[in-house]
Formats: sequence, structure tokens, C-alpha cells
Amino acid sequence: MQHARHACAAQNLHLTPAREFVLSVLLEEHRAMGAYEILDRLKSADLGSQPPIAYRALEFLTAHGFAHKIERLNAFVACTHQHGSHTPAFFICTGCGTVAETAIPALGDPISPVAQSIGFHVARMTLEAEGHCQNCHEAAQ
Amino acid sequence: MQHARHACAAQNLHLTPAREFVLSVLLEEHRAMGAYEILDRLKSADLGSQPPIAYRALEFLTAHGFAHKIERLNAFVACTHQHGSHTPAFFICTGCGTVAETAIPALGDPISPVAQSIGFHVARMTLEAEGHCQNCHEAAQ
DNA sequence: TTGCTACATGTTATGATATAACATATCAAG
DNA sequence: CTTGATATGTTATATCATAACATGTAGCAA
Repeated sequence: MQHARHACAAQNLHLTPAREFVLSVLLEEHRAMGAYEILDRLKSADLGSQPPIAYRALEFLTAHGFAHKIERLNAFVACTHQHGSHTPAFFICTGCGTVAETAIPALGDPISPVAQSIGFHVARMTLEAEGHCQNCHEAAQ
Repeated sequence: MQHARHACAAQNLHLTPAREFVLSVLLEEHRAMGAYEILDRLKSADLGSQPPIAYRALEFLTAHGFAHKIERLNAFVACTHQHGSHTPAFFICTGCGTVAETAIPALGDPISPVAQSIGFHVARMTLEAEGHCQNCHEAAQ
């Protein structure tokens, strides 16, 4: 949150009330939330009541790397890396719903070699793993 | 297609007319198609007119590895690998819409080490890259 | 044959996710 | 004080997906 405020100030981006509120909700929950779940929170906070309000805030946050969309879930999470643009990878726990994030550089970009071999120019990529986190895995035993 | 018929016979799976038709459409198009686009084809072929028809066929095909869902696009492609269960990676061309598939083993599963380090047990994973294929990249120059 | 079971399909209705389009407001720069 | 860029408000609708229940069909066993 601090980080986001600083980053916005530095890049001359407007972290408006709705945007800041959505980010704070995502940071607190630390899980993937649907746009309409977020919209409910916005309603409660009197910051808007219609879908575009939520989608616009989410678009801003994802465009600037403060949040990411989890495609498998059609849902959104706060970015837990305090850095700018990067390609994230996610571990989605189907037990408790938490989402852990890691950056692709930590993996050594797995697809560049393949992409190169077929002449494909990658603009964006998504890596999402579903399974159980340590807690939920132990609980399931 | 041949492969699918054989695989179904071998595993005692029913490749019914609707399922076979959907697979043949996906194989011919060689791109990601939305469920409703597929449903239109089913309608034209008098094989059904309501969404569940398409979704059921797609569920069968994806469950048995004959097709995959592209999460980024909420769309489906035929599997282009003649093998059973595997984790696919996709290269989605935003120019022409074609989707190239490669199997994760070819990449040396990039996330196992990370997953292991945080105690995460991966059940399924998705790797999708968006960009331009060689043709479209050259055309854009 | 009957009746049972499993599987597949037909049908209606609705839920869930997302965006187009246009109006209004805010604010800083010229 | 008006212009342009950005953000918000509002209505409507597009797009994607599934729940729930009814019907059909094929194989099998009594």
C-alpha cells in the first residue's frame, strides 16, 4: 500500500479513492476476488454501485502492476512483489483460496527457448498452478 | 481425429456425434473458439441448440485430453499432441488467432522446484503466452 | 420381457463475468 | 475561462457458464 502510493506519486499516476480502496481490499484478503465481490465492497464503502466502477479500478491496478488477474478463476489478486512490470506465476490453493505469487525471472523464463524455436514473439504470459498449499495438503492427509 | 476414435475405443469412451463434431470443428479451425461459436456450428449441423450441448461436449473433450481450454480467451482448442494426459503450454497469436501447443515436459516443468520450496502440491497448471507468430510479426514490421 | 443402471441428451431458466456507449465532473495547463 | 486529459456516473447489454429437471437410450441381469 505504501509502496503503491509512492509508485503512483513517482509515476504521476492517480491512486484515486476507489482504486486505493480496491487495492487495500485485495491486500487484506490475500486471495483472488471476483469483480462483483469487489463491487460489493465498493458499494458498502459508497464508492460506486455499477460494474464499470470495479472493472475500471481493476484495470488501472492491473495495468500498472499493483494487481493481477487470475485467468483460471476470473478473479483478481494484489501483487505481492514490490516492483514494476514483471511476469508473475501463481500458486492457487483450492483448499483455502490463498494465492501465492512468484516472479517468472525466478524460474528462468521457461518458454523463451521454445518461443524462439518457432519464431513466436511473446508479449505477455500467464503461468497458473492449482493445487494445495502446505497447510491444506497436511490437513487432507 | 483418427487418434481420438482409437483412444475412445481403447478406453471405452463414447465419442458421440456431438462430441465428434465439436472435435472435428476444433481440429479444422486450429484456433481457439468460444463455446457459443461452437454452439452455432452445432446448430447448423442440427446437433443441438442450447449452451449445455456445447459445454457438455467440451467438458468431455477437455476431460479426456482431446481439447484444452485457453483461460485467457475463455475459448477452446483441439489438442495437437497425440498422447494422453499432459500439461500443455500455449502460444496464442493475437494477430491471426492461431494457437500453437507444446507440452510442459518439453520445457522441463519450470515450477516444480519453486512449488517444492514452498510446500505447494500442484494438481494442474496452465501456461499461456500471448504475442505474434512468425508470420504476423513479419507482417507487422 | 421387464426393470434396473449408467450414461447421454433435451430444455428451461438463470447465474456470473465483462464491456459498450454516452453523460458528467474534475482539474491542471494554456 | 476554456480547452484537453483523465476519471466517474449511469444505463444497457454482451458474453460466458451452469443448475435443475425431464427424457431418451443402451446394456445387462433377473
